[in-house]
Amino acid sequence: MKGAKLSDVAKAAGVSSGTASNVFNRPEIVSPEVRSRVEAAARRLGYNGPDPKGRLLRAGKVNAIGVVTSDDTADAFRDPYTRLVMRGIAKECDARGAGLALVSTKQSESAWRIQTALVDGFIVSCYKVDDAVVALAQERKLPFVALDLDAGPGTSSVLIEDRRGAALAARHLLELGHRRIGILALPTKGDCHSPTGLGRVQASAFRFIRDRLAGYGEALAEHGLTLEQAPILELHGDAEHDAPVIGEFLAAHPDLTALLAMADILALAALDAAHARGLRVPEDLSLVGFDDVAEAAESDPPLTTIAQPAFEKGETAARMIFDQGPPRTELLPVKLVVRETTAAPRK
Amino acid sequence: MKGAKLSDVAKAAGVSSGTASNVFNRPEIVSPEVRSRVEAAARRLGYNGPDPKGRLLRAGKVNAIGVVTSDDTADAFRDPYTRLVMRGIAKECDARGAGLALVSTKQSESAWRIQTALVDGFIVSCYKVDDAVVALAQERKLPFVALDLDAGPGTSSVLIEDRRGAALAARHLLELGHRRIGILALPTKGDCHSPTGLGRVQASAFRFIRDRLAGYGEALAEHGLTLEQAPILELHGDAEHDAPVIGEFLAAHPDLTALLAMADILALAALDAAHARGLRVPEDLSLVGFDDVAEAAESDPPLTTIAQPAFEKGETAARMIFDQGPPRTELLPVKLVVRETTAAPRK
DNA sequence: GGAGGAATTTGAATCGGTTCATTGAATCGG
DNA sequence: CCGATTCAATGAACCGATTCAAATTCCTCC
Repeated sequence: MKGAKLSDVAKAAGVSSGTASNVFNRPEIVSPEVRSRVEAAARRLGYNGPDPKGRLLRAGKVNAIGVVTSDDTADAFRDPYTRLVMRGIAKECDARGAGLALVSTKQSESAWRIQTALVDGFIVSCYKVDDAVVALAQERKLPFVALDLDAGPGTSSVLIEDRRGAALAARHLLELGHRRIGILALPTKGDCHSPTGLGRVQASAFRFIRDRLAGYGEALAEHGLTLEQAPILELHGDAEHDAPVIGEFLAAHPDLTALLAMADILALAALDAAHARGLRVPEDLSLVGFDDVAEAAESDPPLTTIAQPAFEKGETAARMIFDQGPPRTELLPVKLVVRETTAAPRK
Repeated sequence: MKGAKLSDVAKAAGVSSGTASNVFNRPEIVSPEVRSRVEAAARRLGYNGPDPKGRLLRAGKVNAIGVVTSDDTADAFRDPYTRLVMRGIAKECDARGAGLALVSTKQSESAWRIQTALVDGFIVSCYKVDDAVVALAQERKLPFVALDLDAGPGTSSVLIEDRRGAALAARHLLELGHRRIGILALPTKGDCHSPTGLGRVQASAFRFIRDRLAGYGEALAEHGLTLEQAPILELHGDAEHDAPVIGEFLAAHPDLTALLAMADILALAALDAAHARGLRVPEDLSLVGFDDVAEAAESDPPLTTIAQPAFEKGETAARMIFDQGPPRTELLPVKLVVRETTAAPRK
């Protein structure tokens, strides 16, 4: 009771399956008379061209690349940073005529999803993704690129100057005269968010978090300070959830004059929290983000932040998948963008 | 020189291919002794489990649904409305453990892409997508759901009360006392944007545009006005591009006291344009959007708009694909959300 | 009329697994 | 000790196409 297949059409038209296949794939090499006979048969049987499933097996190429993101696929459409990366990937896929498949890593069945995803290559975007997932993806032996995470020798990755960027951010505050600076960290593990401690962040599962923290530390050291002196708070990365927590943090540390955020979403949440507490930014509290997402330029006041080329990151990663060169690591530059959330500390 | 396949592993382990298959798919039914022998062989040959390509053909299910969006895949990560819909779809896919594939309709090869996409079903999101594409997708004979567009009898679709929503928007302005109202329209065709005329919009390729226009007209009629009296402007839907055009439009029609926008992005662009021209909103110009995207609540001032359940729209569409019921049409409700971009007209 | 060559067509092999009806062996109850 | 079950393993059929060497047909031209 299923639909007709190519061989049915061939039989109905009285030709071999090879010829029928040609009618659909290289119509120019089959005689007009035969072609129209086959086409008529196809129409009669309600056959609309070869099933991609069959072709795939033979051809071996899916013509799509898979992006494994956080455990919640919807994040790819919500988180500003991820969206920027995705746009870069999407642009390159469009250019190559390839599809884009999102594969989630929902705990329950991440293994299965990754093992069975129909893709020609994987881009693993680190944020919230852990090593087990990466290993799984690598086992597929498909072209593989890691974002923001060096996945061991022999695999390609695209990184940014996390440490330098963080140092830039901290140095900016220090040069303005700040000495009591707090740090807002992204989730250090898949889960996250318990009574934060410096050690926990330093031991984060994510390289970029460790690097950014180290960058902060580096700049602090230049001014005779240490990370131990900087109160640190680990957050979810979800504005609604985070703002109140930051509020409490500010209440607990009234001496802070500035906050270093490991991501713009955290800085923007901090901006809300500060306003909610009646603090003026930057007069009472300076804020530096990281990423330079679109929203950073449009907040009130606009956010001072470290710009990273997220869009290009996506593009580069996709290109590495398509171009299939030997494994290499690409390091993208960052820069400080001074807007209006930073100023000299209050007296 | 290619990787080992299941039958190689089976041979190496001295078992039948069927047994080898079971080791990977239903390990519990194969004896421990044989299982470990097969696993050892697999490891020795560097075999990491069955290739999904092979499985697919047999199983027939890809376990992913395809979303055909505009010609630019990156739009799915940029446009606020589309993102909301995508999030709804993504959520449902996650819940069902299915993948999500974006298939673009880039002019050059849209046909090929749609015909060969490896998916179990299609959701076609109308905005900027034309009929040819829809027809192509339907030919695949896969579960199919159209968004914002009734694709003929026998196909499922999810719609919203476009006409009623538009009428609500217009009525709101009229009741505030506005009489000189301009209309901002979305692209009426794949291309768009020429010297706009009412007729062109009324003949739009997209049902939801025609309906929204009709809704405006309906409300105008209640107050003794007609669409002919309302200046109309067709836009791209790209803030940067649109704002200046709206500026010129406002300059050309200085008597307008309000603007009805068919989408929030247009209204937000209008907000920028108004500010750029030194017009105060809502004192000098009232604005009503459509969609109620996240940004609408956060603009300055917050946008009065027609809320539509875009997230649920995505969810519903995905659910229809998965649940495979008979074709049906779901109509989702809209409502007026009054914020701060509307007020009585200036005297 | 027939050789030579071009244009078509054929059909079997292949892609990499999964499934299921059978078969063979081991276990169990009486 | 025998027949009835249960448990494992087998291997051929199948999923739906593409490919390519070989066979056939059709022309052209001497």
